[in-house]
Amino acid sequence: MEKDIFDILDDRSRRVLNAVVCCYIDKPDPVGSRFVTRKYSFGFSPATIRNIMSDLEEMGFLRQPHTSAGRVPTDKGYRFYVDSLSGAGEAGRAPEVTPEFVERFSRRLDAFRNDVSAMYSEVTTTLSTLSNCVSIVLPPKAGNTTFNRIDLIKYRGDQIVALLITDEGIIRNKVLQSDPMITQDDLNRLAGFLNAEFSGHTLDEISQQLLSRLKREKYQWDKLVSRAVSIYEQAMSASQEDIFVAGLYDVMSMPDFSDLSRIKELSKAIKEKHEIIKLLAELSKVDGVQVVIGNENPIEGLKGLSVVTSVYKEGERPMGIIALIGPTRMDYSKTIIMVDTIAKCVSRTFDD
Amino acid sequence: MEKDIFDILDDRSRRVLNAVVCCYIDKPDPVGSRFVTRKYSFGFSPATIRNIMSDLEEMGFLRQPHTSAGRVPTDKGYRFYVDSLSGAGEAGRAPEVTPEFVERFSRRLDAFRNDVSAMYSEVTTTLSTLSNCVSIVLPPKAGNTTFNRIDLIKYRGDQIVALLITDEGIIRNKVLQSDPMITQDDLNRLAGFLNAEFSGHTLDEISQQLLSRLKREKYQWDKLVSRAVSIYEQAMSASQEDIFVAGLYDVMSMPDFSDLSRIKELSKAIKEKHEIIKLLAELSKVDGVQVVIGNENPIEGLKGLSVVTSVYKEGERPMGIIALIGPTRMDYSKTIIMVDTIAKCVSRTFDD
DNA sequence: ATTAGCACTCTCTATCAGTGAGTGCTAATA
DNA sequence: TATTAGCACTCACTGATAGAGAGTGCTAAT
Repeated sequence: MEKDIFDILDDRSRRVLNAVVCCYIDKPDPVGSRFVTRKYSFGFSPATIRNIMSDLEEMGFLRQPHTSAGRVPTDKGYRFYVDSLSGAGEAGRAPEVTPEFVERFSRRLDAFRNDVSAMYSEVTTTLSTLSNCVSIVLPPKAGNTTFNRIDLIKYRGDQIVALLITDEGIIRNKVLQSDPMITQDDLNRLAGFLNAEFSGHTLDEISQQLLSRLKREKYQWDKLVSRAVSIYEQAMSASQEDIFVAGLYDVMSMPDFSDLSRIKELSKAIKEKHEIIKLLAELSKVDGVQVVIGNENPIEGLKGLSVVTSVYKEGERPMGIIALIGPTRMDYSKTIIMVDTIAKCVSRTFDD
Repeated sequence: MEKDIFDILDDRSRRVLNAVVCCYIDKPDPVGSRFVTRKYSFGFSPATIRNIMSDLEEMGFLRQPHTSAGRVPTDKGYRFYVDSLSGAGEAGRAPEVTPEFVERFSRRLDAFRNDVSAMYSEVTTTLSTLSNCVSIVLPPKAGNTTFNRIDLIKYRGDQIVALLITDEGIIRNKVLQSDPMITQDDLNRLAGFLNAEFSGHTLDEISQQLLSRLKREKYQWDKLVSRAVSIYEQAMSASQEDIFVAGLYDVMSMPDFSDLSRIKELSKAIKEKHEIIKLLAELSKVDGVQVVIGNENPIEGLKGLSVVTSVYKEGERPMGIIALIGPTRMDYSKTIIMVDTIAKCVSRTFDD
């Protein structure tokens, strides 16, 4: 499929197409043939460029907002541009991402090593400030994290506090209702039991296999086991996935969002975040940087926008995904490098 | 001061002023004399109303966007309207806030009794959906909450998890670096010591008095004490106040925000939340509903907007504050009732 | 195959007149 | 004296019109 596109277009057309996309990304006015010849010295006259652009339009890479206006890239045009970007060395662009910046940012992240939430907030605000896009971090799926230990603490009256710690450092605490007669000693016994049974397993394994096995097996009627299981299930209930979002303010300074309705759509999509979560979860199955352009996007309110993502990992294991959402006209070469770099920084932070 | 205003205006002027404010809140078009006479049967001709409106303008309650347009309330006009609102019984307005709604909402909050954060999120989303304003909850100042107990759990290597529980149910956990040789037994001793010393005191008392006394007094050189103090201080460090915000999307549907620049200003103020936090902290010193109108507002980006707040309490003790931020043209009678009602619901939830 | 030339198209801006809602003022009225 | 009817006036808004400017497609020449 991608090969096809490269075959269809000869070298000259490709260069013109990329030039048009670059110009348009640079300034959101339709790009005319004259302008292209002046900015890039192709050695052709505007008329020739016009013919090429006309062909590109027929093939669906460009379109005219109206007769007698310059051309604007279509989603397909952007797609071609992005694909040819990853081929060529796109270094030189994205001057914000200097080695010094990476160094400084990595050190800043280190400070958050004991507080992942704060780290994700830091990542989103930094990314959105630099890119003028909305940035999102999808934290690791809780189910994929590894049970380290649970502690149960008697609080007041019939309440107990459950503290769940995973190997990834993700910590979850919750107040539970329980039998008022239960003592701290009882709780210690229950926690001890759970720790012995579950330690080293992922939360998904626990909820899908271990729990049901425990319920099934011989000590089904054992009071301790049934109590422990019930408490664990309470502690894990209602764990909705959440995302970290920032940059709605920053994205408003992009000229593409000069009308309120687009901002409104985007805000709505963010507010009803489940669709975005679903999309990002899907994207996080693939390694490396991914770009979803305009209508390739399955979410209604996000059509007309593009998403650039990169997975961050602990060692080899993918943990979550970092995303930038912005206009299809975004500076892909810049955002791609940014998301990629930042994701690597995050991965590195998890690694030491 | 307030008395003055009521003295300056005779009954007729007051009624006209309130009519103009009501009309304008209803529909954001300048209100003409004719329109007022038709909508309200004052028994006067438009000419008379014109004279009255002219006086009101001279006194600064109304202004004209341009000659030959109707009148629009000034901040002072809104102020008068709001003040006279709290006098009269404003029942009948705010049809959203039925007893059934309150009942249903209270029950919903009950479900969140063990998870305050989730409750605050629920409050903000509900409020902003109903009011089309941005809604904010300022949680209780950590310093005012009462130490219940701390638990220290050995995690991996040199890390320990500190779990701090307060009487209000606010729970704080943090991963700390510590001496790798320390054992769980040591940690239990340290926690036991802290619990014995601090239980029942507010976090402010602890940090302002108890800690320094501990450091000063005879067992200054005791290893256990110094270790315990150091761990407590680590656990409490960097506790920045945070707020719960929702409704940026909802507020965009108000016609007052049809231009992007105002939304941008508001987003910016929210993004740089410290000023808002400062304002709300100030407002939360006063009991009951408060209304800050337009330029009365000290925050630059919030001038031109109004803030309606109400404190929520546990028993008699004020905990935090609930706020709505919207255009000065907001429906005050509605938002006031809403904020007031919701704050009472929250207080009630804390009480049982 | 490329290019110069030219007529054409379409947006954008400015200008202008007409409309309508609303005002302020004045003189008449209760 | 307070109220009102009448009237001239103001100003935003709308729609039509014209001119400028940028860009195109097509054709004929190179």
